[in-house]
Amino acid sequence: MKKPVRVRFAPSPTGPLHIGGVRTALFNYLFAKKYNGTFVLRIEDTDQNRYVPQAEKYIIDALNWCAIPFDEGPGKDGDYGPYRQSERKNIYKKYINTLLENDKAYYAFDSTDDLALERKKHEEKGKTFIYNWHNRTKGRLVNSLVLSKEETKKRIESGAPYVVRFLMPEGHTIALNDMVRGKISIDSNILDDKILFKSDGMPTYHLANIVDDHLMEISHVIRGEEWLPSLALHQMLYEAFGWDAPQFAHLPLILKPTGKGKLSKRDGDKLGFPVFPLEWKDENTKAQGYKESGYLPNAIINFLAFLGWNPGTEQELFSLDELVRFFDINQVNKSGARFDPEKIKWYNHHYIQQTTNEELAEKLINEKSELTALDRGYVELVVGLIKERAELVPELWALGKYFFEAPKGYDEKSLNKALKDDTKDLLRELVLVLEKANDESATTLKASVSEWIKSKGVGFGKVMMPLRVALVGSLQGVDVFDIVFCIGKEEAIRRINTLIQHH
RNA sequence: GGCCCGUUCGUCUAUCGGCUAGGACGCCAGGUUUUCAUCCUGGUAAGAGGGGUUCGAUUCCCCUACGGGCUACCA
Repeated sequence: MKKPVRVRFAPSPTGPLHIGGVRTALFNYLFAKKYNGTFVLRIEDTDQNRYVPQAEKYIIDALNWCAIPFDEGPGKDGDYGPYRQSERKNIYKKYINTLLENDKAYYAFDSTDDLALERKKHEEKGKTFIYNWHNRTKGRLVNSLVLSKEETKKRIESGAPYVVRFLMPEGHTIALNDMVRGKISIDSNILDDKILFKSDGMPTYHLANIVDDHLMEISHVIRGEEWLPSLALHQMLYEAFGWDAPQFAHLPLILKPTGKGKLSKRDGDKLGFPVFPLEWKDENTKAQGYKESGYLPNAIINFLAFLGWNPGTEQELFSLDELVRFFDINQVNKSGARFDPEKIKWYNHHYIQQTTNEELAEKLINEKSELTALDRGYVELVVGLIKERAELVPELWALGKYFFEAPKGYDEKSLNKALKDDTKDLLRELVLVLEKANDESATTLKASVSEWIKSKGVGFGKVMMPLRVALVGSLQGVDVFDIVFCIGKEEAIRRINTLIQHH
């Protein structure tokens, strides 16, 4: 019988979740949904020093906003809780003891300074210090392997700080399998006796991770490539416990758009695009978010899905449901992908077109309180006219401002281009034409004005350009007659008269 | 330094031994729009280098170079 699919996203609440984390969460989500499995959120808060209180809420809000919600996690209890590692301390204690009893782990009393010194000494000799069979019982290291049972017991009881280290076996070739990378083999001799239990009574990532994945019956571990070097250790831990290991998949990293290295939390403000799904504020920092910058969740998801994966066809636009259907972990790439802020904008433009005018009008009104009093149908009409020009939601206002208020000034360049000697006379006549024009629709308006222009025998540009400047303030914007129709011919006439006076 | 992973247009990528190397973003040009943008059409541009294996290598193997990750009582 095949085990049900259960995957987890396991961030550490040290700050806002960054876009790479969202991608990891997304791939876990897609994998879970594809196989009717469960997507678990586990908060890995074993580092008390780096803990940031608002971070957990941020992570949850961000996943929900991105539309990749978890099935089990803090606040959504399944049968595997608690889902915060800080609340599972006793569990880890129990399992570390099993390891200790079975001689798979041992106590170590070396101080941080001692170890630093040891590393330095090795370095001076051009060697690398590895805390493992090379020297765990030699040299100056102090642990329960060199101390007598009594001495060890005495030290612990006297309250001396200690850690528990994994006894990495010597001379093993560890064969690993990864769903993305295939077979990997590692020589255990170069692996160190990693600390599993810290002197503050908390487990390290490695221990907590393995114990929880086992207890939570995680079937597939999908995580970032930065964990690949730890995979051998994790495999050895599963063996030490006598547990079946889950299947692993290590995702390629997301790299900076330019320059070197992986995309980091600090890149956002430096490079001028968000790296966080939602805005983040604390005492000393403020970082912009995709949501607040006017990106749509489906654009982010579609873009992120294509960073390291693609369906093998030429289709580039996928809804979340389609992604679930087509996603295949075996088709994930091995190499890191540079983040491209231009392409995510292109996706966003596309998804703005997919968004209904009602929804967009809602967003616009939320941003511009002065629109609240207006007829909603009117705002929707305007949004329908301008949305094809918007890459980001907040651009809607700048793009459609002239539908709501007369221009407060005129663009110099446009003025020079549009205004000729006879413009004033033409505009005066145009006002008369508009007064009599049929304003049932933009089309009827256009018919009336076109007829007049033709009968006048002047070029269209001579009328249309100044008219546009009068209405918009510059040579920009949607079809002139759409504008006249929307704002109404009375308002249009007012704006034309304003320009005549100005001229 | 050590260990691990990777390497196709500027960027994201397709190709699972037969390639005139395909698509998308960007960029450039033309068209539509009597504006600007959208949109449409076209163009630009790639297999890191060297050895093998093979009738044939972008594809398989090795070496070098380059890139990335890890190397904490952080995750």
